[in-house]
Amino acid sequence: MPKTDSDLNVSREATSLRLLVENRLRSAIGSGVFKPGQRLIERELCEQTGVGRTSIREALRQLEAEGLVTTIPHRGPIVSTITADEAAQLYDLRALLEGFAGRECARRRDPVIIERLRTQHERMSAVAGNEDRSDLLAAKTEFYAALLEGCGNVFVERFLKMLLNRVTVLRMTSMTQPNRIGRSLHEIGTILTAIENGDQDGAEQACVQHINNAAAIALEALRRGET
Amino acid sequence: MPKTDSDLNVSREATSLRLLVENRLRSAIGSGVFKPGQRLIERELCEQTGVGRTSIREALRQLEAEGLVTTIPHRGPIVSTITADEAAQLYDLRALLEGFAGRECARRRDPVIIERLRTQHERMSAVAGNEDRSDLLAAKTEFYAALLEGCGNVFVERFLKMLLNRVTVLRMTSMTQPNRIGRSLHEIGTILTAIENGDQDGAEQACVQHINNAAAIALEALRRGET
DNA sequence: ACTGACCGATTGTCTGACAATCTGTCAAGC
DNA sequence: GCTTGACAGATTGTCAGACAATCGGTCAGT
Repeated sequence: MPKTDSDLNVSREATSLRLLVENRLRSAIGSGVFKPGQRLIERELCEQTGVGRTSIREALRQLEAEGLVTTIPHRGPIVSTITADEAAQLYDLRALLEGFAGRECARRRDPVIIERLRTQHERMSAVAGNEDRSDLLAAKTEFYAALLEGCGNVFVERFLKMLLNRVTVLRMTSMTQPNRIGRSLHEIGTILTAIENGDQDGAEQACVQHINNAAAIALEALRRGET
Repeated sequence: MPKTDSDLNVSREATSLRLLVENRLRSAIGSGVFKPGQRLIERELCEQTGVGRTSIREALRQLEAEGLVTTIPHRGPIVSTITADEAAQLYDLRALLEGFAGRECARRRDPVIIERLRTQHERMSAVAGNEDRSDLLAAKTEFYAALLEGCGNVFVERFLKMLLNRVTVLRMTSMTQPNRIGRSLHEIGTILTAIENGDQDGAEQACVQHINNAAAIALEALRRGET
């Protein structure tokens, strides 16, 4: 959504190889191509990506710092696993941060952000019935992205992005996609309305509530599947 | 503080070079040996540390992920600078997280943690009058470490550690060490008491208040020094 | 004063190499 | 049969050397 079309962003395709690899791996992990606990062997990654070990290793360091992979000394990196306990902690923190983000969005009431939130909410409603969930997921992701940016705190934004990556992996371990769509959509509508109205407490609570509901289901599934 | 002496920790000196370098650099930045904005040239670091470029680069990637250094493409890493605006955001988030930690400590009331908090508080009182501030700083650091561990949330712990590293750098840019010691000590006492009493709201508020006070002074100094 | 070509510095990346370390196996010993 | 110890294979951790790409500044030319 370029504000004006004097948008001369050349989008810098020429990012470093390291970053490309990093993003590739991140999405591979996020989409479940690499499953939690799976070993990631450097040489294999080299072959699969066609880049040297240097770039692979540096990308892995980055992912390690984000917590997406865990490196076992002299054994190599594996896709991070997460215990039910840690997952609960993850959701606790996410609720805290997202509540903060919601509150700040409501306080700032940036019209650009609100417009983006509204657009994505409508988009979600439109595709909610589709068999294929990918559109819904994409819209939801965009909604969150707008929420994070809207909070105006780069640290919150960065941390929440990390947490979201981890949550995505979690979803992979326990394919939690029950028919919660309707209620989820409604909750997001509540968030949106509160932000539009500048209702800070309401926005915060709605965000927290939304995460807590999601957490309850995810954790339930996780415990059932693992323990 | 080994609980029992059946503590068979062999303390694993044999960490990887990369980690050693990483910690070295982190503390060099934290202690102001490397100043914000300063370039960190790989070859120089190689000479200074005596390790190869591989290890240096991987360590830098880690620090970059933590936000301590910023890499400019084809120019190399510099010690991250921070604007007054970002500093305010940093403190906002820190207040949020530390408030959470305080609340959780008060809720859990882990006797081991409380003991550690108490010890450090007393230690702080004892050395508060010293000319040399390093003891005081060390005790304060330990107090925070106990608080973070006590909250029982690994994610909060990790994120707060990152933020604290950044704050330390901030202190370097603006040597903010006014005679706030007395009040600071009192605030920490308030936190401790609330936690001991299991007063969750009180602990949270005390933590938030403490950070906000620190933030006000730091930001004041920062704005005066930069703008 | 502006333009543009040139040059040194530095990163980004690859290759090949080697020691250190982990894991699993398999035979020897109780 | 079960434990112990030794051995081999796999993989990482680290280094050195190399080279193209790119950035920043200089300096001559207009």
